[in-house]
Amino acid sequence: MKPDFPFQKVPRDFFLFTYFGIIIVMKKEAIEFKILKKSSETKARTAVMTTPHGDVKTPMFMPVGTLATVKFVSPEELYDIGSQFILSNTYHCWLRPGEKIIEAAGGLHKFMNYDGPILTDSGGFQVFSLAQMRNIKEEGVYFKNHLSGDKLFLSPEKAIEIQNSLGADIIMSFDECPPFPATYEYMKDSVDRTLRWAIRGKEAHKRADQALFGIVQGGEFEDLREYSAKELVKIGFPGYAIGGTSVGEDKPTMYKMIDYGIKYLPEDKPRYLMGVGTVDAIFAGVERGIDMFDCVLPTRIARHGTAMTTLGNLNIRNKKFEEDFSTLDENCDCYTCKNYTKAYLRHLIKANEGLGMRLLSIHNLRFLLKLMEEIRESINNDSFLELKEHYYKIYDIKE
RNA sequence: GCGAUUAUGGUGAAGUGGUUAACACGGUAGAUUGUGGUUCUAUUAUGCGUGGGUUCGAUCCCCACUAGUCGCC
Repeated sequence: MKPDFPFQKVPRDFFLFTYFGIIIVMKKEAIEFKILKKSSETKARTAVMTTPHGDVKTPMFMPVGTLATVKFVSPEELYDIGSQFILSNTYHCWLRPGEKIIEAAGGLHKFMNYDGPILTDSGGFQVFSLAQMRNIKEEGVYFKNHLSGDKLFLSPEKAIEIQNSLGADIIMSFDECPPFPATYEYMKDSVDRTLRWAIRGKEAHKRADQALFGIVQGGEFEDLREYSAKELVKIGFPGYAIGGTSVGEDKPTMYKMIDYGIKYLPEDKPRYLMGVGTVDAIFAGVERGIDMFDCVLPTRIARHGTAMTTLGNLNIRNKKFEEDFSTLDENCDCYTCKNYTKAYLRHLIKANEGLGMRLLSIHNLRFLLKLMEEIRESINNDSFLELKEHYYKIYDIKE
């Protein structure tokens, strides 16, 4: 049973609820993280994360639902394919419909009729990825609305305030996601600023039923990643993300970015690798002790006709599937694979039909979620490396 | 039957007496990482209705034929 929160302002790190009319105050985090098994082969681990909207198993993959929806996929379908967590976005929900509308609806969960745990990204990445004009200052970021061109301002406090209104289970610090490559001098300033923003965000955070995560930055610079991680830990968060990856760097560089920071993060807190969702990077991340992933890739490439399968990626648009009436992936148990043929999916995607995008989105998400199930099982069975080797072979991935 | 007019790839079409025939759609293939349902990249006519002629050289100029469109009887 989810407790109600009678007061807006609750001292952070304290948990308030009423019990037979008496207000009980408890020191408690919004989430708890309990490690179940540590891999004997690697730094991988399995755990259970308790959230206000239920328990989830890690390592996990979180489908992305930027605009309070995983594009084309309903909440019921998300439950069906084994999705545990979804990611939504501060910046996008702020612009439309507006966080106050969502708050008035009873928060994101009620608004979108999704009862599982939700994480909201802070908007820091959108400043990097969407804004043509951005002016990064100590107080925050001035930039243009990518829809209308209006001038906007987002600060650490504002990002937290919006996220408090949205009401996700996990919310993120407002960070700067610097471009790759960036100079050492730029990165040093950026990391420092992001750390100051993390402190300000933590001060501004008002809801004890939401866990605020910090974000490690520092680009590909070892000492900056170390510094960023250590300073964040001093500030203290219930979970830590690794940001600034998948911004154009190559895989070995990405893995270094993880390695440089993760060793300074506490073992007993969840680690979240932001924006990563290729098969190889998921294995590489899990191997290094990552617990959470999110990525737009499976749903985006689905809309453009690429299916992720147990036999590798497959472009359903290809002519060779014109008369192929077999199932997409015979090792998959999803709705799409149980009911539709490649030829039909090809037709739908080529005709730009929404159903095609929907069916491939469901499939790709199921593929990744099932992959995560297999990964958790392999960690528990101490056969993680064997599983990794299996998939690296299929996907023709070199270390 | 007579006159006018047009003929360029799968489609709609630009274009010029002189190396590789514009562009768009479509086709084929690839990309996509804290969302681009509308994106990006590459590739796609050894040939300009058919046959002659003029010319150093013709898809372009000339003639005939064929086919379409419009008009007249």
